[in-house]
Amino acid sequence: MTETIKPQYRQIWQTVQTIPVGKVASYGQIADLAGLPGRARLVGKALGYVPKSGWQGQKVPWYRVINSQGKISLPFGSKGFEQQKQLLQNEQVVVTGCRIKLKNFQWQPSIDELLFKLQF
DNA sequence: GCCCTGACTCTCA
DNA sequence: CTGAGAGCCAGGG
Repeated sequence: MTETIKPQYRQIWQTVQTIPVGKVASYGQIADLAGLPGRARLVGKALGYVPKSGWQGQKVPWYRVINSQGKISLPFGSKGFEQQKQLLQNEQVVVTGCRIKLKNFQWQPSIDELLFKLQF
Protein backbone atom coordinates (compact mmCIF):
# COMPACT_ATOMS: atom_id res chain seq x y z
CA MET A 1 0.00 0.00 0.00
CA THR A 2 1.64 3.21 -1.09
CA GLU A 3 -1.22 5.33 0.11
CA THR A 4 0.02 8.57 1.60
CA ILE A 5 -3.23 9.42 3.33
CA LYS A 6 -2.77 11.57 6.38
CA PRO A 7 -4.40 10.48 9.67
CA GLN A 8 -6.12 13.82 9.97
CA TYR A 9 -7.82 13.33 6.62
CA ARG A 10 -9.09 9.89 7.64
CA GLN A 11 -10.46 11.36 10.84
CA ILE A 12 -12.22 14.11 8.93
CA TRP A 13 -13.71 11.75 6.35
CA GLN A 14 -14.92 9.43 9.06
CA THR A 15 -16.63 12.29 10.85
CA VAL A 16 -18.24 13.51 7.64
CA GLN A 17 -19.73 10.05 7.17
CA THR A 18 -21.62 10.48 10.44
CA ILE A 19 -23.70 13.34 9.08
CA PRO A 20 -27.29 12.10 8.78
CA VAL A 21 -29.05 12.15 5.43
CA GLY A 22 -30.96 15.35 4.83
CA LYS A 23 -28.73 17.36 7.16
CA VAL A 24 -25.69 19.58 6.67
CA ALA A 25 -22.77 20.62 8.86
CA SER A 26 -20.19 23.39 8.75
CA TYR A 27 -16.45 22.92 8.26
CA GLY A 28 -15.76 24.14 11.76
CA GLN A 29 -18.30 21.73 13.16
CA ILE A 30 -16.67 18.79 11.42
CA ALA A 31 -13.22 19.91 12.51
CA ASP A 32 -14.37 20.10 16.10
CA LEU A 33 -16.09 16.71 16.06
CA ALA A 34 -13.04 15.19 14.41
CA GLY A 35 -10.92 16.42 17.28
CA LEU A 36 -9.24 19.10 15.19
CA PRO A 37 -10.44 22.42 16.63
CA GLY A 38 -9.45 25.43 14.56
CA ARG A 39 -8.74 23.40 11.45
CA ALA A 40 -11.86 24.26 9.51
CA ARG A 41 -9.77 25.09 6.46
CA LEU A 42 -8.04 21.77 6.70
CA VAL A 43 -11.44 20.11 6.50
CA GLY A 44 -12.07 21.84 3.20
CA LYS A 45 -8.71 20.68 1.93
CA ALA A 46 -9.34 17.15 3.17
CA LEU A 47 -12.64 16.98 1.31
CA GLY A 48 -10.76 17.86 -1.84
CA TYR A 49 -8.61 14.78 -1.32
CA VAL A 50 -11.53 12.39 -0.86
CA PRO A 51 -11.20 9.44 -3.25
CA LYS A 52 -13.74 9.82 -6.01
CA SER A 53 -14.93 6.25 -5.65
CA GLY A 54 -15.34 6.55 -1.88
CA TRP A 55 -13.35 5.40 1.08
CA GLN A 56 -13.34 2.09 2.94
CA GLY A 57 -16.22 0.86 0.85
CA GLN A 58 -18.35 3.81 1.86
CA LYS A 59 -19.03 7.06 0.09
CA VAL A 60 -18.04 10.28 1.78
CA PRO A 61 -20.91 12.78 1.74
CA TRP A 62 -18.64 15.76 1.25
CA TYR A 63 -21.57 17.67 -0.20
CA ARG A 64 -23.23 17.80 3.23
CA VAL A 65 -20.45 20.08 4.42
CA ILE A 66 -20.90 23.83 3.95
CA ASN A 67 -19.48 26.94 5.58
CA SER A 68 -20.80 28.50 8.77
CA GLN A 69 -22.78 31.04 6.79
CA GLY A 70 -24.94 28.27 5.41
CA LYS A 71 -23.54 28.70 1.94
CA ILE A 72 -21.75 26.45 -0.52
CA SER A 73 -18.10 27.42 -0.49
CA LEU A 74 -17.37 26.25 -4.01
CA PRO A 75 -17.25 28.93 -6.71
CA PHE A 76 -20.76 29.77 -7.92
CA GLY A 77 -21.44 28.04 -11.21
CA SER A 78 -18.49 25.65 -10.96
CA LYS A 79 -19.01 21.95 -11.63
CA GLY A 80 -18.47 21.00 -8.02
CA PHE A 81 -20.93 23.64 -6.97
CA GLU A 82 -23.68 22.32 -9.20
CA GLN A 83 -22.99 18.77 -8.17
CA GLN A 84 -23.17 19.63 -4.49
CA LYS A 85 -26.36 21.56 -5.00
CA GLN A 86 -27.91 18.69 -6.93
CA LEU A 87 -26.93 16.03 -4.41
CA LEU A 88 -28.32 18.09 -1.55
CA GLN A 89 -31.61 18.63 -3.32
CA ASN A 90 -31.81 14.90 -3.88
CA GLU A 91 -31.92 14.61 -0.10
CA GLN A 92 -34.76 17.07 0.28
CA VAL A 93 -32.43 19.87 1.31
CA VAL A 94 -33.60 23.24 0.02
CA VAL A 95 -30.84 25.17 -1.73
CA THR A 96 -31.57 28.75 -2.77
CA GLY A 97 -28.84 30.05 -5.02
CA CYS A 98 -25.71 29.30 -3.01
CA ARG A 99 -27.51 29.39 0.30
CA ILE A 100 -29.08 26.73 2.51
CA LYS A 101 -31.57 27.31 5.28
CA LEU A 102 -29.46 26.29 8.26
CA LYS A 103 -32.39 26.85 10.55
CA ASN A 104 -34.05 23.81 9.05
CA PHE A 105 -31.19 21.62 7.85
CA GLN A 106 -28.12 22.19 10.02
CA TRP A 107 -27.09 19.05 11.83
CA GLN A 108 -27.31 19.46 15.57
CA PRO A 109 -25.58 16.49 17.25
CA SER A 110 -27.48 15.50 20.35
CA ILE A 111 -25.69 15.18 23.67
CA ASP A 112 -26.23 11.44 23.43
CA GLU A 113 -24.29 11.24 20.19
CA LEU A 114 -21.47 13.28 21.66
CA LEU A 115 -21.26 10.99 24.67
CA PHE A 116 -21.33 8.02 22.33
CA LYS A 117 -18.26 9.37 20.56
CA LEU A 118 -16.44 9.95 23.82
CA GLN A 119 -16.82 6.32 24.78
CA PHE A 120 -14.33 5.35 22.11
C1' DG B 1 12.76 29.11 7.00
C1' DC B 2 9.86 32.98 4.73
C1' DC B 3 5.83 34.12 1.96
C1' DC B 4 1.51 33.32 -0.29
C1' DT B 5 -2.79 30.86 -0.82
C1' DG B 6 -7.03 28.65 0.58
C1' DA B 7 -14.01 24.08 -0.24
C1' DC B 8 -12.91 28.72 6.93
C1' DT B 9 -14.64 31.57 11.10
C1' DC B 10 -15.41 35.39 14.18
C1' DT B 11 -16.33 40.21 14.99
C1' DC B 12 -17.99 44.64 13.92
C1' DA B 13 -20.56 48.14 11.43
C1' DC C 1 -28.85 39.61 7.15
C1' DT C 2 -24.73 41.32 4.49
C1' DG C 3 -20.22 42.80 3.56
C1' DA C 4 -15.38 44.05 5.00
C1' DG C 5 -11.33 43.08 7.90
C1' DA C 6 -8.40 40.32 10.73
C1' DG C 7 -7.11 35.82 12.63
C1' DC C 8 -5.74 30.89 12.13
C1' DC C 9 -3.68 26.46 10.49
C1' DA C 10 -1.49 23.58 7.06
C1' DG C 11 0.59 22.91 2.51
C1' DG C 12 3.56 24.20 -1.38
C1' DG C 13 7.10 27.06 -3.85
